[in-house]
Amino acid sequence: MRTLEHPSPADFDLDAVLSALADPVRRMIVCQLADGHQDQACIAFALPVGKSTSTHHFRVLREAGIIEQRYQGTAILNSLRAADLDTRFPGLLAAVLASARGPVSPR
Amino acid sequence: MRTLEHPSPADFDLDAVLSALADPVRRMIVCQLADGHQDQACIAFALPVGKSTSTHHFRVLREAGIIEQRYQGTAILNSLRAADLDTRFPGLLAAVLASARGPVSPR
DNA sequence: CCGTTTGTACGAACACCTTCGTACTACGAC
DNA sequence: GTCGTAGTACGAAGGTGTTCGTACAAACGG
Repeated sequence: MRTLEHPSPADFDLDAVLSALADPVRRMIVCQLADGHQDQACIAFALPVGKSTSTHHFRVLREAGIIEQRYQGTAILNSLRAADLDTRFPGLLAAVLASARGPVSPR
Repeated sequence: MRTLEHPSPADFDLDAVLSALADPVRRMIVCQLADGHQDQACIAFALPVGKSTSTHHFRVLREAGIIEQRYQGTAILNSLRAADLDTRFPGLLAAVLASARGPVSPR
């Protein structure tokens, strides 16, 4: 079985996390994960880039500690490491997610 | 009198703000501003880069809407636009500042 | 075994970002 | 007017990041 490297919360780096979240494609991934796309394969995400570019972005997110990736067959199940992020950078993910939702949509 | 362009909160762009905050030198500036360096000249900040590079970083922060710059003589007074940022991206600046203070330093 | 699906590795192209040095401008003080 | 201070403009160098296409590997199903 193939496994993937994940940093532990103590090794999270603010630079890496902010750089990761600064890219629009990666924010799309994070937003879709937060919108109930938990445990979906990379291919299930709607992204405006090719397959190898997609791989690249998922890896950047994983190496920053923002997502967890688990092999299941030939696919990878992706999930947000919301709790881990919050222990190290409290409120950061929530603020970025809320900001990414659009200007001010009180619904 | 020279004036400098500042975006209004409605024009703030999450991409620009996160990209700006993703750079370590710019986070130093923001942290020093939050640490009571309000209304200080650019030259008063402790930064590990040359003068022209410093100018570049201050401009990036200003154009993202993170700081306000006001001429006073030959100097520029810099201040954090904390309130403006908070209306557009609530909690974002606070979360980044708290995260930048170091892992977990309850003092 | 063979084919399909899912993702990776690799290299190349291209753009952008950070950094610097030098020359310059604007303002204030003398 | 002249000088010093604070910051800008400009160009160049070097690194890094995003993107793609193509070729490849790993797991599953029949």
